[in-house]
Formats: sequence, structure tokens, C-alpha cells
Amino acid sequence: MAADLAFVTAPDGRAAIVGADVTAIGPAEAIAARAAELDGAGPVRWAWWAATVDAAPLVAARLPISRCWDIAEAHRLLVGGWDATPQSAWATAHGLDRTRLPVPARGDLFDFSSMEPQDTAVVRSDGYLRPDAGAAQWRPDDTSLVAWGQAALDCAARQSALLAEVSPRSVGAAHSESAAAYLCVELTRDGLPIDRAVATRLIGEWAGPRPDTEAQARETRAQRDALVLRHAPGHEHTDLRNPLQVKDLLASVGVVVPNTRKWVLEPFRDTHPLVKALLEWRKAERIATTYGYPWLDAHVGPDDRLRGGWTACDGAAGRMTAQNGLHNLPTGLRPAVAAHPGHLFVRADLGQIEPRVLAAVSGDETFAAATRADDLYAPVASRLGVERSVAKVAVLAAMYGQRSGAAGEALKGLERAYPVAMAYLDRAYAAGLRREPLRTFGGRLIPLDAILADVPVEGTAAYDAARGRFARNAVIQGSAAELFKAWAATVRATTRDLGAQIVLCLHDELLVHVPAEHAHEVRRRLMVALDDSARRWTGSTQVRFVADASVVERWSDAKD
DNA sequence: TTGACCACGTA
DNA sequence: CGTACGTGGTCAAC
Repeated sequence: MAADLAFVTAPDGRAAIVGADVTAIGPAEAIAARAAELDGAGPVRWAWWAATVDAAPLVAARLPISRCWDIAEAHRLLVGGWDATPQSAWATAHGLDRTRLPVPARGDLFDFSSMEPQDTAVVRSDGYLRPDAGAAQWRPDDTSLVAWGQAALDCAARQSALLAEVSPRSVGAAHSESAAAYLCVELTRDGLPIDRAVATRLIGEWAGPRPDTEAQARETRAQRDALVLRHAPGHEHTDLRNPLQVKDLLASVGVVVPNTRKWVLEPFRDTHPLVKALLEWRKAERIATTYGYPWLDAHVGPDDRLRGGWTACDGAAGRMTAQNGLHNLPTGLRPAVAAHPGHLFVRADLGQIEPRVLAAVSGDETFAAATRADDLYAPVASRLGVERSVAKVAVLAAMYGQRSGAAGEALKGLERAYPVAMAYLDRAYAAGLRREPLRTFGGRLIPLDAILADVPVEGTAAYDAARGRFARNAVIQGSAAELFKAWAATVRATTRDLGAQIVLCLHDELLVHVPAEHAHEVRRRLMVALDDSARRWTGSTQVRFVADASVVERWSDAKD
């Protein structure tokens, strides 16, 4: 059975619990309290359509739910992409064509065509879910809301059966993806602890003092611009925020470039003082515009927590995403991420996760043997008879598809030494060229018929190659994301009795906020959680995963 | 107001 | 070496 009990909500603030022996319906707060009793009485796996919607009352009540089935996340595993409405998930689970979903009736009071005979039913006579169910305008009566819960249980069970056909591992993936989705709601609620004084000081160093008036803001901007423009007399009216004008400005001092991107300008840093000043300006401008005082005011709450929305998977390979700078905070601002009084951070990142994941997903026993070393590249280098740095570049080139540079000889060595792993990557690349869908290790479908963003024109060889690289990268990146989420879910479940709270997930890095007296025990459990989740995920102990974990006051602090 | 493009931060 | 994401700027089209 995929789940024991469904917990579903209605837009008007009611919730329902539905199971074989239980039915409860009422105000969400009361039903959440009933859920707490049931969850405390014994192990329960909860089903819901989507954590952001249905689990909101449970997260608000700070319930430590650890076992759930998120229909949206399971659907994303099954078919790939990001769309995962209840209607779409239901259709897929029941073998119905999800490209032919019934269209919602127009919200017209006099549109009686939308009134089906059985208006309380959530499933239509043609087998599809009614289109308005679960939508913000839906006003189900109690009978409909209970039916909504029964539909969730049914849908979860069918999804579980479909995933089991993909692989037994996929059912486990659905569990950890579901837990990650619940964690995302908690992350959105809790935010990242910030030292506001340090944040303000750092912003001030880059962006200048906090302006009281618009005139002051203009003056600060003008001063920042002047540091660049003084190097180009006669061009003082150049708008540095306009790349075309910047290109002309650079040409006027003899620096002719196709565009003004940082990596293009970097080689010219010392050829003219204007270039250096411009690169410095860009850095300051980035802080001032994206991570300046408006950002601090908008996203750091009165409790000194930086908040943004979290999602459990993106639309491509399945990594977590976060908004408001949580995933791309410049390293220069990280000293501002600080544990609150009486607390410490346990900070841990997975070492060399992608090559280790390659060893796991490809089943290459020789490459797996290399993962038993703390530094995976050391045994690879010795086997290839090359320097460590060469071995590293070759492995990364193999995984990501190098187009420039020369890893050639070492790549040939990799083909000879680890043919199984290399063949896995080649197959993914070839599938990408043929537009054949792939699956990650945990079974997430990676459709390859979609239009890729920011790539060459369709129909060209360059476009095909871009698709091949995407495919090769996605099976590694996506599988790594699954292991990471399994680890994060395990850490969450095994440390919360100590008051630990995961406050940041960054692809291969975890930041846990914990009462100071429990920090070292949380660090220990975090390492145990990695061993456990890696063993469950890979189904063996052949591939070793390693984490670098330390107890720190600030995110930026040196590792122990 | 919206979308394309540029640019850049993170992994 | 590659891929992915989110954000803010300007500009052109609506």
C-alpha cells in the first residue's frame, strides 16, 4: 500500500482525513490536531495531492511528519517535467490520456453546462477528475472533500504500482521526494538565520550607505559609476547598465570585444584601468541591485530569517530550487548567515558526489572501487598513470562533455580503465541525440523532446549535441539530486528530536541549525544518515559516499 | 505590461 | 569542462 491515510484540504480552510477505518472532516487546525494523534499512535504514511497545498496546516502546526506520499512529486517522477496538477497525475495513474484533460468550465454563474448530475462527485463518468477539483475556486461540500481524500489514496496506490514497474528503487525515490517536498514547505516557513548587523555592514561596504531619499540613492549610484567613467574622459555619459554602450566605451580605449561578459573581459583586466574598474563596478552593482537593502528589507523577516519559496524539484533533472537568493547568495555575503544565540550550524557537503554517483548508476565495479578512497581521483590517477589534476579534468570532461581544451589522452585512458561507466555516459548522450527519454537512477523520467532553453537553433548539429550533453548531464545531476534528498530527509527525521532544523539545501550541501549543546551529536548523526541513505539508495555498499561536516557559527567559517 | 536578451551569482 | 536554476537590468513590442 502506498499510503495509509489521506490528508486533503479545501480552499475554504477545511481539511479531511480519509482512510480505511478513519474519516474526519472539519476546520484545518482541528483536523491537523487529529492527524497529530494518529501519527503519534503508530507509523502512518500520509497521502496528499501536493505538500504546498494539503500539508500546509500540518506544517503550520509544526507536525514532525516523516512518511508521506506526495502525488505531485510521484507524478513528476513518472512523467518528468514540472506540471503536476491532480488532474494530470490522476489521468496518468489511471492510464488516461493526460493531453486530453477535460477543460474547466468558464467561471460563469449562468453556465449550467458545468453542473453534472452528481455534483458532489470528484471523478467524472468518463474517468477523469473534475477539472475544478483542487482549484482555488472549488467549494466542495463535506461529501466531496471526503471523496477527494479517497481519490488521493486511490491515486497514490496506482502511482506506487506504476513506479514499482519502473523499478523497486522508484518507490523509494517517491518516498524521499515526498519527504523533500514536505521539507520544502518547512524551509519556506522557517527561513535561513541571518546576522542582520553583519549583512547590513557587508552591503554597506559594497553598495554604500543606506539611502534616505531617492536623491541620495542617485548620488551613491553616480559615485559608483564615476569610479569607472573617470578612466574614459569624454565618455562620462555612458550608461554602464547598457551592454551596448559599455561595448562602445571599451572600444574607445582600444578594448574590442564581441560582448562584455565577465569571462571575456577578464583577460583584459590589466590592459587598461577601465576594464578593472568596470569589473569591480559589476560586482558592487550586483550586490546593490540584487542583494542590497531592498532585498534585505523584503526577504529577511523581523525574526532575522531570510525566506524564499522552495520547490523539491526543477523541471529538468530534479534538483531543488529556492528563491530570493537562497541558492545563489554571493560568497562575500555568507558571513551574514549566522546561527542565532544558543545555536550552531552543522554544515556538511557531499564530496565528489557526481563521479561517485556515476559509479553507482553505471554499476562499474572498477570505478566503484575508486570511490572507496577518500579522494576518488587518486586511484583514478594512478590507474591511468597521470597526475591527479589530469585525472580530475578527464573525469569531469567525460561526465559533462568537454568541447574545448585537451583532456584527449586521459579520456582514452578512462575508456580503457572504466569501460562500463564510460559506456553508460555514451548511451545517455546517444539517447539524447535520438530524443529518447531517459530515467535517472531513482526512475525520474527525463523527456528529451522538449525545447531546451538557451541553445543553438533547432535542427542543427549544434542543437543535437546540446541535447546529448543535456542528457548525459541530467542522468548524473538528477541521480545526485535524488541521493541528496534521501540524505536530507533522513537527516531531518533522525535529528529533529535534538531540536535540529534544516535551514538550507544547496545541491550537495546541507546547513542544519541546532541547539549548541547538540551540535556534535547532530554532526555524528548526519554522517550516519549518509551511510544509511546511500546504502538504501544504491542497494549495496560498493559505492562509498563521503561528506565533509563541521560545526560552525557562520556558514562562511572554515571547516573543522 | 510583457518577453527577449544580457549579465552573473550559486551548485 | 558541462548542465541547471533565480534575479535584475535595458530595450522593443504591445
